[in-house]
Amino acid sequence: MNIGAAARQSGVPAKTIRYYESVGLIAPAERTAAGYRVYDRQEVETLRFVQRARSLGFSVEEVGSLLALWRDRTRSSAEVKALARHRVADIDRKMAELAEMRATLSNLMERCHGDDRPDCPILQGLAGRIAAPDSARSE
Amino acid sequence: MNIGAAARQSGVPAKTIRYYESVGLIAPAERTAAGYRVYDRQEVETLRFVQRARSLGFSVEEVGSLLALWRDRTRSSAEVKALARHRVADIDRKMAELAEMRATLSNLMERCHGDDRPDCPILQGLAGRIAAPDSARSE
DNA sequence: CTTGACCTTACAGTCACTAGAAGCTTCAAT
DNA sequence: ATTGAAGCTTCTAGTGACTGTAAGGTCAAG
Repeated sequence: MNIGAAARQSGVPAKTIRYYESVGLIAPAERTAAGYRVYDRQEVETLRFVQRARSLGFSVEEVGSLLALWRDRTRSSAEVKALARHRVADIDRKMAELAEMRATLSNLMERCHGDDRPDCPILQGLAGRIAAPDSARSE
Repeated sequence: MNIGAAARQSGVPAKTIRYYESVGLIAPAERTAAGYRVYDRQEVETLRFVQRARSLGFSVEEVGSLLALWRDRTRSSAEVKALARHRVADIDRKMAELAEMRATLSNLMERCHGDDRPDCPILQGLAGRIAAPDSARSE
């Protein structure tokens, strides 16, 4: 199986597979006499693993660790769980950040007519002339 | 006022100010005879505006549009509100994505002992041997 | 006159790809 | 046998929004 087929079966684009190889996330593939990369089912499995981990937001480096743990039959599940916990903490941080942005924006938007008039509390807010709503301060 | 003072007063790092100038987000600053950039209060104001808009997640390009609208006394508030609406829609998309990642990860984590035993449902899930929880499918 | 803080430019690195160019290989159809 | 298309190869450069580093010029104080 060459790279295109591996890409279709794993859901990882061929370009990305080459990229993963180049940064050492996956082992260099075998080559045909003509230099084409060759993949077997096991490698496609690995690619799928990588794909799922990436889609859960693990960085390429973290996926490297997960792959190592996956292959290590003697590792403790605690190590894996710790990585997952970090990921969840990251997600929570990002969600909180987004929620705050959203609250500020919504607040500004509510006060903006959104018509032909030039008066716009959104711009005034960005310019610092309106205090951003702060959950600590009573509104 | 040179770039360091402008950076302190606006909250935008000196390096970032130069970067904003280089990409055309802000106008090139005046220079002293020695070539040092010089800033006045108006420019620090602009920098603060940029800072606030960026912290709300507007891209540099969007901030460019916002700046233009800010300076245009004849613009309609509808244009500004439309930009803000896009931003909120983006935020909502990202939050939904993060929520999904989090749900999948938490589910996997709950089943993982997190001790010395090698058995780990998280890795099994990434390997595709456990179906990811799907809100459409009954659990 | 030297020290040290501050400024200048230019280039490289980050992250995780993605696009494009130029050129080989393979395979099926003519 | 030849042609054409699809697929493969490597390499370079671009994305977004900075950040780090190097090598050097400027300025005020002691």
